[in-house]
Amino acid sequence: MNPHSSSSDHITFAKRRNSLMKKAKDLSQLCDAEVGIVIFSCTGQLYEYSSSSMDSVIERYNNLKREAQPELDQPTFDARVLEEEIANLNRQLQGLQEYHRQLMGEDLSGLSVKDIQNLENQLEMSLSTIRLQKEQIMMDQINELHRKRNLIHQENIELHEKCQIHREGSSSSEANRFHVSYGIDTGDDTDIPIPSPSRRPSRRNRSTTPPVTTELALRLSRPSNFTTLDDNESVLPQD
Amino acid sequence: MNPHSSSSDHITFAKRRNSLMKKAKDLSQLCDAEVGIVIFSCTGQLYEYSSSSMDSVIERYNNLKREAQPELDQPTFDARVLEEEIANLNRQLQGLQEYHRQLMGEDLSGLSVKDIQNLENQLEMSLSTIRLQKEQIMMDQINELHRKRNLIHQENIELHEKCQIHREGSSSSEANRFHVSYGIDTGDDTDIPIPSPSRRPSRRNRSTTPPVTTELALRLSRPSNFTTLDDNESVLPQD
DNA sequence: AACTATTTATAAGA
DNA sequence: TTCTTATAAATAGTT
Repeated sequence: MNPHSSSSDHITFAKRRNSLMKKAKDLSQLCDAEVGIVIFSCTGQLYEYSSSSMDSVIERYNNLKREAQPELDQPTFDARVLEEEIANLNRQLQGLQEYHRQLMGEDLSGLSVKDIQNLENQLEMSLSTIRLQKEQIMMDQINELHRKRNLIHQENIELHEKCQIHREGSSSSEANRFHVSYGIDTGDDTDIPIPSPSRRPSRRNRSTTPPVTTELALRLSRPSNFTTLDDNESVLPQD
Repeated sequence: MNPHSSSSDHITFAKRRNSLMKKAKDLSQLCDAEVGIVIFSCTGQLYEYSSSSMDSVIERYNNLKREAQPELDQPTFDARVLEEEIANLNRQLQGLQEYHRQLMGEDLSGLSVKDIQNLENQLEMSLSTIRLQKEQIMMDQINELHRKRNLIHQENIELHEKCQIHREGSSSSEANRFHVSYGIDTGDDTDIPIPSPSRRPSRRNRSTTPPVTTELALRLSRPSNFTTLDDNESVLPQD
């Protein structure tokens, strides 16, 4: 609270400061004026007085000064930069949206046959790319499922043999139950080939696979009594 | 220059104002303080005093106030609004660009089979829409060309008849030459029908076809002998 | 503006 | 710090 080397200096400062503010208050009241005073002491301490609020005084001051100098900084430099950026982004966005609409076949009025042909070619290329990738993913899933099925089938066989050995000394019903349940799941038994789509790889699911039927097929294909495998991403209907 | 009703009021204001500024000057000089005073008279007239410059005082004041209240108006309200708009546009743009990339089959890594299937369906629909519109345009052009050809052919016939009339009095070779030249152009002669495929009679009026047609309609409506169209990407299994 | 009677501000000391 | 006080300055009314 005593930032000065000499306390008398500080006292002087405080006295003069107070009287200055008192006089400012008098002025604003007696003469109906709006007054703002800002004082920074030599130590950087802020003292202020305002007959209304300092913000209103400063804003009023800035408004007057601004309309005195008509040009410049009306919409701050920053704001102008930002506005330009916005305009740029809008241009990009509109261009992309228009192209997108054209790709969707929605707004072809301004295009020549050649342009439309280009769009068509682009779409065909995209379609074939996407179909290839989709197939790849599905094939991976199929292979993975077959791998798992073979593993389990192997396990089943081993269990079956074990139970046959045990059967001599006990009931055989348990082992049979096991075998039957897995047998239902796999459909056929020993040989389980990985399917190699030979004839029309790209047509298998194409025509009638709306998303809904996919889920249906998924649910149907999931073995309900088998908890260690999760087939959430499986797509293939097991026929 | 005398805005007050009473001049004594104005004089009082002036005296007090001057002494206020004098005291402010004293304060700043004696106590090494930075002082700024802004006074608006009741008539709106601005008077100011600053030991340095009013801008520096106001800026110093704002800096202090700002770091006292950490949040708010750091980047002016306008600027914040603009920045938010920019962020929004960027989000939109990125989203659209990503979707676009996916439509082009470029960035499918994060997608499920179901998503990819949706993309494929979207592309197929776009493709069929675009093909329909392209066909329509080409058909229109063909029809227009046929119309013109018929017109010219009609003209040709009339010229031919005229020349036959004239032939009695003069050589007929010129008229024949005319006729032959047009005959080569049209290929066949008198009857030049506008091609109306018998199997799809509504074809001419399909300019108002809804953008999305069913796959069945697409297959039925697509002319098989239309060499610029290829059916490799046909949506339906053909067997 | 300038003058003046009165009030207020100021600096130094208690 | 606050109070006192002598002195300087400011103020309102007047010319």
